[in-house]
Amino acid sequence: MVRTRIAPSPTGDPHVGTAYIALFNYCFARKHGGQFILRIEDTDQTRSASEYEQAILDALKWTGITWDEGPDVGGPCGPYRQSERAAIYREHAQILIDRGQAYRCFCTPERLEEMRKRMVEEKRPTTGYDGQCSHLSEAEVQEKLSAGVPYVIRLKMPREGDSVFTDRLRGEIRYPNYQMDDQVLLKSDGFPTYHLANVVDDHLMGITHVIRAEEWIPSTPKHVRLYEAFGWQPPEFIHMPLLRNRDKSKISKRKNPTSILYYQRIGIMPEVLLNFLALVGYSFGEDREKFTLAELIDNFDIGRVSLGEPVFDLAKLNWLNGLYVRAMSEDELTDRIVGNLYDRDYIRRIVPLMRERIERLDQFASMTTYFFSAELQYDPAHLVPKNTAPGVAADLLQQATDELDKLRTWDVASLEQVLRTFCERTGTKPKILFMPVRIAVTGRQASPGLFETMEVIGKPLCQQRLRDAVNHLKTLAMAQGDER
RNA sequence: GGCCCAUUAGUCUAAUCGGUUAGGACGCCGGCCUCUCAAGCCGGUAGAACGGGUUCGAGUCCCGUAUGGGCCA
Repeated sequence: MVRTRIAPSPTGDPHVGTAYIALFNYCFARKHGGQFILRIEDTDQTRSASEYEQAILDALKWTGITWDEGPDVGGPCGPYRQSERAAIYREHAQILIDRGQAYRCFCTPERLEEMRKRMVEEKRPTTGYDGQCSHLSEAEVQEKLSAGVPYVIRLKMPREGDSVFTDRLRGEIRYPNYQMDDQVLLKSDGFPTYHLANVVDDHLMGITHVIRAEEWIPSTPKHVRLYEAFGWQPPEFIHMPLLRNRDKSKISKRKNPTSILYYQRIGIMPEVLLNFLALVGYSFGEDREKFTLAELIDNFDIGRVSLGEPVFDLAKLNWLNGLYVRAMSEDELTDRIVGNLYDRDYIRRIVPLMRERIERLDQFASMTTYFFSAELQYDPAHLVPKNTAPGVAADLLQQATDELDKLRTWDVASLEQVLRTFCERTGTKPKILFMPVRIAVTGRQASPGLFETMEVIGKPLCQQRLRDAVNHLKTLAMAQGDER
């Protein structure tokens, strides 16, 4: 029985990369009559949040991908949330110690730091852990344990030879062992690292094929070693190419809209998003570009994944969406538009901002266009404050955008705090910053309160508009030969 | 910096067994249609990173270099 999984971390907005990997796992499982599991990897307690978990589940459901087991639907291998499996990981770490495959390491952070420094000075090829605690005698270990010295648990890695594993798409991948150190499996707070949790869960959940992004290739030998240490059969590994920004770097929200919520908001339809993701890095064959999820599953062959560095091309996504729009009945299109645009809850949030600014109801339509359409039309020159060079304005807006990127809660109070603090820190007069931000976000010089407006428009769309504005400013600066 | 992965037009990709005029799509340009704009239809633009080898024959196999990317520090 084929079993695949997706294991997102709830540390941010639902990501297109998650949908991309989920799609391939889902299709592979369905094609082979298997099952697809959703597991939440929330061992990073400081960065995980339950709102994000819910948002990821909702976004994946929206695309049309379904799972057979998961935190919301349950299943025989639960719990499906790693934070609820802490005892399982501790047990398994203990099993490895008992088997002589792992050991307790009592080294202090200070010693590790010193060790690393020394290795760098000596120009050693690797600067990983030196394995000191693996030589501790049983008596020494007991002594430190009873003294209550904090410890981590490390996996014993081989020092010689090569580690080899086979990737279904890439063939044999070989890593020399001398450069791998003894990985931490269990942290001093008793929480597992990614490696341990991932391997233990995949095994206990009966995962047969691990389809994940290529960024995991370097840690795969460690995972294989872990399976061996437990005496388990490793799954088959299939590493997908990473989605890219236009400049070919790994897709990131700083350079490209990555939130599924963004695509939802701008009216990309769920079946189109899936169709598009399948078009990137995969070919349906027969020169077909448009196909349904059911057709994709039927046709699916993991061997047709191409290993290039696929750029996420928004122009082609828009074209594909248009293709679907035109193929749809007028009634269905009407429903889609109403559902997407005239969402009562959304309009209800705009109303408090507009009530004092309109007299007749019809004015609402013309005054709120930027809440509804993704693209804004304005003269980029308006982005430049009086007595300011475009280059300076670009710099300023870029920095403010970076600050906003870090924001986890996108509400009036947080927005105001971030932007005002930024002004104080950089000695910028608020109006020098706020007007360009307003133009960037609304395309207009007059709007309701900036922070209220930004909150309603939402983070992904604001970010994209700010990025566009920075680009406009850079273009202006270049045109004026003003690089600064 | 070390290791690993990758490399067909600006972008996504095809040709999976070595033989094709290197195919399709987005974008861009032009034409037709048309009250405009889209859409549609027709046409055009543009590609094997480089260098060696193996072979009668290499986009395809091997080696090296370069470039891009990822991971670790």
